[in-house]
Amino acid sequence: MANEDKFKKVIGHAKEYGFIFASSEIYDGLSAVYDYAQNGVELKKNIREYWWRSMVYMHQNIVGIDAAILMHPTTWKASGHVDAFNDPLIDNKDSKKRYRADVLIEDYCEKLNKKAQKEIAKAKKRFGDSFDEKQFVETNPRVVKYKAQQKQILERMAKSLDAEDLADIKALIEELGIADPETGSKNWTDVKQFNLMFGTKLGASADSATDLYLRPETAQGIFVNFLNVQKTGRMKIPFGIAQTGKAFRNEIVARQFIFRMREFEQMEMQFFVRPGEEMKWYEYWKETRLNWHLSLGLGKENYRFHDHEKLAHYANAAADIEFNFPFGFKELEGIHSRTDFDLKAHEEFSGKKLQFFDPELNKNYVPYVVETSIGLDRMFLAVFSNSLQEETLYDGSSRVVLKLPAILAPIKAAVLPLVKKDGLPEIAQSIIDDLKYDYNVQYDEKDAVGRRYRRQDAIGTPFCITVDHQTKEDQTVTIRYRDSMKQERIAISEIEKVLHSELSFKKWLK
RNA sequence: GCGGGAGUAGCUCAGUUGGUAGAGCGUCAGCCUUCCAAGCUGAAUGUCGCCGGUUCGAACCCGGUCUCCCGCUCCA
Repeated sequence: MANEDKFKKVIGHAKEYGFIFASSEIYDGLSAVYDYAQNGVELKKNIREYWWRSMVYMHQNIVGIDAAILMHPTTWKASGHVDAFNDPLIDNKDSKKRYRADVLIEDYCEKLNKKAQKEIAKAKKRFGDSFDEKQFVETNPRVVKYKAQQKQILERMAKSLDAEDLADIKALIEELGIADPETGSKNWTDVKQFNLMFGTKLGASADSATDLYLRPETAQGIFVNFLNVQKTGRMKIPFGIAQTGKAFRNEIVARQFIFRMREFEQMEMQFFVRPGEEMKWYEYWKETRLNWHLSLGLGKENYRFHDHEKLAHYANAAADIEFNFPFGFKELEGIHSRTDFDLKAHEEFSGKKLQFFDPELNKNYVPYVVETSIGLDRMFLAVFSNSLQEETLYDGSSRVVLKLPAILAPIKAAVLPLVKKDGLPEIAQSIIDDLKYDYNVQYDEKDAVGRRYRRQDAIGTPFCITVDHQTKEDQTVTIRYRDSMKQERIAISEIEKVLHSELSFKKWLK
């Protein structure tokens, strides 16, 4: 199947079988916002739980929290989002390309820098060993000029960005004669500011209201609670805090179904470690997180690491776990060594100490942080798209089957009377009544049993339990396995044991 | 924001030079009583994305508008 077709089928299947709907569809939908439907909500919940158990229950030194979406606005100044999430953008009218205005100016300065380096290299060659680079840089008129220009431009840009004087940013671009790097055109639009954080208001009347943001990441809720959790939970370094929850980003372009949404759910764990030990833990979490993915059996070949070369302002090491989505390998999870950037910033902005007293070292310090951050919706898409398969059967017919890992399946078992008379429905119903306390199970009596099997295949139900006439004789049923389509006859009293052996977290997470 | 494509039943789509909508699949009810979808009978479902114009009459022609999809710019 070509990838593009495959992706279309994934989207179509998600809607047809009640996994994902466009948000407010009766009003023509809302771009890049989606609702999880009756089956989707179960799959999503199961992924979340699978993650939570592996992080919180499997580690004695990790606990969870659930912080609010709304946070004190200073949080986002400390985290750097107010500055870093504000992009001044400019369009070229001829090429129709869009650029970040500040990046265009920075690139121009980089050119000046290269020119200066060239002069230095030339001089070095000319003077050989006797060359005094420091003196040359300070005295050579050309180099001095380049450096001064660069400094002047960057200072002016910083000043204008601070003052939100976008007209001056445009003026600067025009004065410098910056052209579209691809086409050379200098026909620019005005500079426009794009804020990637959603704003909202606290307080009913407009004039007394406080400006707030919907959180663009869940991590800050953990950082601001670091000391609360450490003290009340008697946590000792190293320890972690896990959290799942919604985050919001006003992406300029949000596409590719649920891969990039404006409202999305993150599953994050911040692990606090001794300064200097962060690389050890960074490596540990890279491996641990990859193993979690592999435990689901989606295929080792569908994962790869991508180490970041260009690091964000807070990180000293960063890697993505990429997954082979229908549209190629893309980021699924990030593992970042965030240093002490966040806690230090919150110390500075709040005036409160966010330190740990380490009895072994007999001193206080701001811990370093290693973060694992995975998009729940992306994980959903990874599992869902990987599981959707069209099989050709031995007789040449085909079936569409969603081969979800059984532990994640929305419906664990369907209970089906072979026919809807002779007392078979009643027996099936009594089996449902027994299983429903522990498993999400479904009853279906409509249509031929083969057709019911296919319906369950399409939503990924791993087991179908069929009640037939023999059941009345000897209290046995057949259990049919989704992937092999094979059937076995087992006693009704054995059903729970079979399900447990296939669906226990111990089996999957060990 | 720019460029391109598309909006008709739950889904996939048809709809003649303009005469107020159809198929297949699905859904539901019944029959059949069957272990791997597509047997029989019947039924429900649409302001043809929205607004306006032309016309006796618009799903169709014209203008506007909205939304979605793809590409580009952005992306911790």
